[in-house]
Amino acid sequence: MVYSAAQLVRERGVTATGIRDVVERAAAPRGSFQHYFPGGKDQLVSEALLWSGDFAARWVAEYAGTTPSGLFAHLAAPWERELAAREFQRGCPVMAAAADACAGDSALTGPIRAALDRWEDAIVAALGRLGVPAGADRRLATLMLSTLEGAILLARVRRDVRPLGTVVADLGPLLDAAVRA
Amino acid sequence: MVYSAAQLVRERGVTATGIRDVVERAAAPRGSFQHYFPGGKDQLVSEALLWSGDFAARWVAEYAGTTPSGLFAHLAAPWERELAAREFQRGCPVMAAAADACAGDSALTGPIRAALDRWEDAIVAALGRLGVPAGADRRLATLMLSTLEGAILLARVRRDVRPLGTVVADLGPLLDAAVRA
DNA sequence: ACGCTTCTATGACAGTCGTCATGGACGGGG
DNA sequence: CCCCGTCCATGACGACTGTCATAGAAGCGT
Repeated sequence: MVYSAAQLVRERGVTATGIRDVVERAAAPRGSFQHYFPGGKDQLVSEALLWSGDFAARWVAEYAGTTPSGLFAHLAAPWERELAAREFQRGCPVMAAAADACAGDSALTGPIRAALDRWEDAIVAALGRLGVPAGADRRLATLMLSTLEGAILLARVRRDVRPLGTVVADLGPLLDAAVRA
Repeated sequence: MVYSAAQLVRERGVTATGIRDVVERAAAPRGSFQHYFPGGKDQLVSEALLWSGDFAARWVAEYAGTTPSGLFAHLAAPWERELAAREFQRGCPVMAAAADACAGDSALTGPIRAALDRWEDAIVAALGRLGVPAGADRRLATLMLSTLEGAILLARVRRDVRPLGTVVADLGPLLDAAVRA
């Protein structure tokens, strides 16, 4: 159910996804939603966000290569695949949630930040393993994350995966240069 | 009125901004909306998007420096300023619209893409003026745009402008290297 | 004074939203 | 057997949404 919620948020954003859509997509009884999520919609999308963050972190940890540029390519690969396969219907859940539930002090701001942090922490850890010195690892992680998110956005708007390939190719040398620096 | 619509979209996203909110924010009579925008909400946010794209393109053209890294810093500067000044309430309208109106074949997909294209075309033109050879200019523009958009996202989620400073500093050398290459 | 166009005001409409309340099914311990 | 906690089902509520229809105000050339 949180999975269905995550997918719908990725497609349409938080506000545009209704509870009724989620339970229907999950083939779950509507009465169950209120039983398992007494916190209502906020709780549901919060869990979906955190789940997404963990998923992304796990994917980062799975990288078995030896270079930062390879890690970046590893991060971009599933997006390239899925955007093309699903015809650019789904974007990044963190971006979707941030776009329409980040202003003010919504109940979602915490989970959004937490999901992003888990993702970035995983990247920082991976960069450390690859030989990026402490201090540079965090900077490099925000650079990678920024560029990746932006490339996802461009690819989705253009309905063309090339932005992802472009940033992976052009950013690679810069990322690898941080290892020996 | 399209200005007010743009600001509200930047804050809350497309779906979450109601017509009534926009007209109230613009201090305009509600009856006027339907007179000037017979196309309804889609027309209003479309015009807001195109206006935003033109605004961004104009800002790009205003750059008077001589290096790509300087151009990138010039692009990031207003975001750094405004995010901090407005307490991270407003993000990028293109991102907001893409996040919840980009799936399927909404009436907004065209304007979203058009706004982004105007922005990118302006960057490509500016890079050409700075001595970036044709062929590399487009790649560099998507890299700059991706990284900028992503950094805006990170800054907003974190409520901290440092991601913008980080990417400007770290991406600078790579951008300038394209001039003599 | 009149008619006409342009603009404004306001109420109503059908629809959807998130949430809640009530009531029925199921199943294991007293 | 019965009771009771967990789970499912469904209808209703109030508060929205975007859109439309009708009616009034203001300006203006004739």
